[in-house]
Amino acid sequence: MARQKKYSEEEVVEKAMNLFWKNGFESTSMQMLEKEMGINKFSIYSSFGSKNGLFIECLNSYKIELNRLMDKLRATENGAADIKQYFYDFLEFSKGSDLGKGCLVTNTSNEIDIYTDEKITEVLINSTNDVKQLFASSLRKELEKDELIIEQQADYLLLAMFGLSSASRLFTKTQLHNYIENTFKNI
Amino acid sequence: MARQKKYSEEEVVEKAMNLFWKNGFESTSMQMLEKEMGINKFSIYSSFGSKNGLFIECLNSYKIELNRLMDKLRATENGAADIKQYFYDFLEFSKGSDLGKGCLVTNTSNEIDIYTDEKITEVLINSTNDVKQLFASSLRKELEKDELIIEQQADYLLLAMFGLSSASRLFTKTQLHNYIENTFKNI
DNA sequence: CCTTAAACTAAACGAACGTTTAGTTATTTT
DNA sequence: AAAATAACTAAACGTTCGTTTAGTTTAAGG
Repeated sequence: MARQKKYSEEEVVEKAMNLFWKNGFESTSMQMLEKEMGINKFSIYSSFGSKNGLFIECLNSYKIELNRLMDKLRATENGAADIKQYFYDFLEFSKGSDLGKGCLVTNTSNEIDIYTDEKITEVLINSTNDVKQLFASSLRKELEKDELIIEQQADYLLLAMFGLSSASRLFTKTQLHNYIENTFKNI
Repeated sequence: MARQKKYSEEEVVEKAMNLFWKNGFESTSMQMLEKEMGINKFSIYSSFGSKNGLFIECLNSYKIELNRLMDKLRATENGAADIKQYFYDFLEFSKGSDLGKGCLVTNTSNEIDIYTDEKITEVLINSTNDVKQLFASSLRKELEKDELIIEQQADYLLLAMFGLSSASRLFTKTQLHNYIENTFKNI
């Protein structure tokens, strides 16, 4: 062994993640990443291999943060009301300095031409499935209903969450809250 | 006067529009546009000034097409049921070869860093307002209710439409139809 | 203490981007 | 028919992108 790294990979990934979250994948250049992460291009490449490789680490870092929100929902047993709270929690979680930052997974799904990068696509699909399963199991606790209804309501709320996170980058807090309230009127 | 143009600007704009619609603004290169529009870069620049200038023409061309859908809704007087039909009509309108293409306005809102290009932002905002006003006036015909309720329901449906068009690029027809049905249960 | 190897800096890489320019062709008008 | 002018072709422009490479510094192991 020789020299030790001056930086923590975990720390620089989190910085990169926040930059990707705010600006998107394509609009975030290696130059911006160098500055934000505080390390040289060479160090980025030696630690993560490529911009894609770094981005995948960022997606994983994001999922860990998002999982703290999901754990809160997992811990409760009141069905739809808790999912609604999850929607509000998400808005708080994704708050930017002015408009919201959306969800890194959703933003990426909107940006990336699907199936362009196999590994990234896989993370996105898995993450989406996780959220749907979380909604389904939350609904199951409340409803004791036909699995078909559970499936449909979970899918509905999945798309609503997808829409909300996309919309959070453009619409006002009032509009977003109004959207949540109306979404849960009939659940 | 000297030579006449070999191409119709209207025709090449529509071809460009479809390319932007499918691939997004950034991912559509001048090289791709040359090929798809069947004219040289020079001709594109002499007709439209810049990539942004061409794109704005494409947004206008898109709005003309979208207005045909909106006219159908304008012509009816049955409130929410017709708006629901508009949602289904939109899915048909935005159908791609495999997954949907979404809405050019929504796709652009998701892609562009808001307020980066003033002119583009203006078109996006105006277009969004138009849709909201269309929903509001449709609801007004049915409801005879408090303007506040109209406003809230129109905003709710606006965000639902925004979410649907974003989701249409990623989710299945079944999921999208299920989303529409559940959305209108709340109206 | 000296060798060695990994982490560092900084510069350059080729490719692709949007845009411009120089030079040619074609058609209208005088 | 000649002159004029706009549409055309094709090549090159300067930037920026992600990535790589050459050369230097640092510190651990024998």
